[in-house]
Amino acid sequence: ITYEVIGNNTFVKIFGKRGKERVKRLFKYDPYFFSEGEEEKIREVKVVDREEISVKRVEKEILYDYEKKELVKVFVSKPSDVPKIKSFVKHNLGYPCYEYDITFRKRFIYDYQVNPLGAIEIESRGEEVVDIIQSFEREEEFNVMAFDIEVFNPKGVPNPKKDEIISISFYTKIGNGVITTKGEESFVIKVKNEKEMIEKFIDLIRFYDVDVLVGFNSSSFDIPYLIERMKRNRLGELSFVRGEKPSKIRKGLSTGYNIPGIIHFDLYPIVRLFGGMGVIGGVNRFTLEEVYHTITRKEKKMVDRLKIWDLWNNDVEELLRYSLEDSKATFEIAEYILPLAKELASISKTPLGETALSTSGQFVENLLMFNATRRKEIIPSKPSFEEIKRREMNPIEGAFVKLPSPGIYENIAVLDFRGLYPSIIISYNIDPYTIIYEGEGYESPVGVKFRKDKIGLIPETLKVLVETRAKIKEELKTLDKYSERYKKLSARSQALKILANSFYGYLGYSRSRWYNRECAASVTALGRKHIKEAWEKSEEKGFEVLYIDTDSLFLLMKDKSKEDVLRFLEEINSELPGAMELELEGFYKRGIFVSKKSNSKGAKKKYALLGEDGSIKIRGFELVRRDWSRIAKEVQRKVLEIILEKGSKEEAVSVVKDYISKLREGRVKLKDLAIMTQLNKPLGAYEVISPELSAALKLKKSGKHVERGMIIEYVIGKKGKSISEKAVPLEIAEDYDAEYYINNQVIPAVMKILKELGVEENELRRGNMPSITDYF
DNA sequence: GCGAGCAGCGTACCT
DNA sequence: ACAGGTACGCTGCTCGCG
Repeated sequence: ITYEVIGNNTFVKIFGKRGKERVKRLFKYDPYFFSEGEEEKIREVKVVDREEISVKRVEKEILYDYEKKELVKVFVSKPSDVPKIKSFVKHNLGYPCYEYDITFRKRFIYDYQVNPLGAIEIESRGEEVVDIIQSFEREEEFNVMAFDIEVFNPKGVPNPKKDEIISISFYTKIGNGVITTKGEESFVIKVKNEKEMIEKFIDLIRFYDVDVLVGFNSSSFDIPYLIERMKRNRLGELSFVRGEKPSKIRKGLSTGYNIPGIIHFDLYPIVRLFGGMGVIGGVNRFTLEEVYHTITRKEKKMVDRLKIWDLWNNDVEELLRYSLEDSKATFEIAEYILPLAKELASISKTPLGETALSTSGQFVENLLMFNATRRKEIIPSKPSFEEIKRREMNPIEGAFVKLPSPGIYENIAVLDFRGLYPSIIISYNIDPYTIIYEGEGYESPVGVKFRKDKIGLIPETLKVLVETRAKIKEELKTLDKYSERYKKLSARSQALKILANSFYGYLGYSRSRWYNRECAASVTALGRKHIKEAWEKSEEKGFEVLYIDTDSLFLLMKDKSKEDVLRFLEEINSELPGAMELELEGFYKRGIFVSKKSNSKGAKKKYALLGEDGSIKIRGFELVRRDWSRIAKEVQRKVLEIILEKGSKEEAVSVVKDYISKLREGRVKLKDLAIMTQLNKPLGAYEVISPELSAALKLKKSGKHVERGMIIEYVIGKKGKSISEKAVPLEIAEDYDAEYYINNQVIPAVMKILKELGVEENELRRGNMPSITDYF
């Protein structure tokens, strides 16, 4: 969906498919915003801005926020007139204005309640739409093509104005290949030159009837490169609808591309988003190879980008094979990501191509705008820069965390509130427009009251998400795990969970339209109240509460049975408000809490539990952090396992000594010593030279491209005084400083645990005498 | 000139 | 570019000591 201005009218342009044919339809639709004030005065507004802009027409409309409002709906000729007319009405007439900052395409989606991923039925005459009849779920599968281009870059960083594309690989369910000018392999589609290559690629997109074209980092590289090369080759526009051009879409920091007729979907940004949310388990770096391995558990070799031109000249077969593998890997990642992305798009009413570039806040916002429109509720405006800063300066008190006592414990029951914040928002009807100052209402500990007589937009939206998910979970239990329906529904369930869990954050998010300090503070205050009450009740029942974080309680069972725990749960649940529920997370045989490094008090957010099935759940320890070396993490894991499973202090000490010896003897691979750290700022913006920054600067000096957001892998080497001086990027590291790894990595990581068993540091440091078997 | 102690920066984790 | 709560390594400063 996009739009076009023709003369004095704006048309929504809908791109779609009829059979295999890509079609477009135009639908005349006037942009508008709302204002309070006198209709007559608003109707006459004119603004001179190069040309004269005037109000097209006005209508009366009733909308609601915390009260009923009679508003003037102000129509204009084109979307860009909205801010200009609004500015005049607001500043010169002094009337409050609403909904002037909603992009035109979204305006259309909300007004017609269109699911942008669905199918719509329209009535049309030729290309012109007369009426939008209805929107419904689209059943057919998308045809997906993954692609990857290789470019000639003897100078390192390729320049799209000069350096030609040397191959384009593609991969679909039913066919794949590499379009290029040399090479004899069976998968090679040979062409004469770059121009033919691109033409062939575009033909193949048509041939395979591609709906979704996926790439990895294609918004930043492949697509703009392709567009520039098409220009150089005088190949016209990258488009699958006659007369249409590709367009840039700006979303926050990233730029994407709309290609008319097909959906361009860049996997890279959404992989980063999902990676951050833990949807893609334990991904450390967001390279194609790493993501592919995390998702499929399959290995994929990486081509050094600097060697592409060398391979092109000397081993073209190898290069083309890699290129095809890149497309195949991209395709497989898409098979994993797209089902979830489609559900997120569909539920939140976000166009799929945009979904790739969206953040969780935008999904929530889109869904709320969609539902607000249906409820005839005024959509709040985006906050000004000053307002954002004010909000950021004034953070909201968050969750409660109980200080644990360090030690090893037996028989632990873990309880948690299912969806704590969503259930609080629903149960207490928390919404900016349900706040009341008198009368009966739900009260929060921060003295805010919410009405009981009418459900708010946010609680209503959330309730639908939560209830739909509950139903889906019921159906999932009855389905075959390998069926298509199961896969679809489990993706939907995951999307519903992601969305529901983002609502509280959105209420307290400084750039949110629905930001409300009272609401956000009420949610966390109620969370603290309920968890503390559960704590008190646990103690009244005779449980010792070891630890609490936000919504979970760790109970020491002592002489109590599992039945006692379950009975206690039933009792506590009978007293909780409707949507809230305390659940059993699990029983654990043994658990360990450690002390902080700085003092002997317990460390929060750091523990390990041994499950009844022998599985170990580890939180917060160095071994779950990417900024610790693999060697330190490996020893820590082994020590934890030995302590939890066997309780053998001697064995643990011996394992540590083995590792220390290995380190001293220089027998550890550099890869196992690498520390990964992300650089979140541009290199020049740092105040102090940290090891990762120092390593990044060395990497840059060696000719590699370094930019913000990159995850740097470095090793502490022998040369230099400070740690920063010693830090060398893994790519060019040659040696390592064994004493650093012993004293700053391995020993601190294991002492954390061994201290609880009374082990002294000196017991470890000597290392084991090398045994005779180590020499063979 | 040196080391100890500490604040602040920065990252990555937990819920 | 959803929130706040938390641990902790490293840098680079101050300060006391001789």
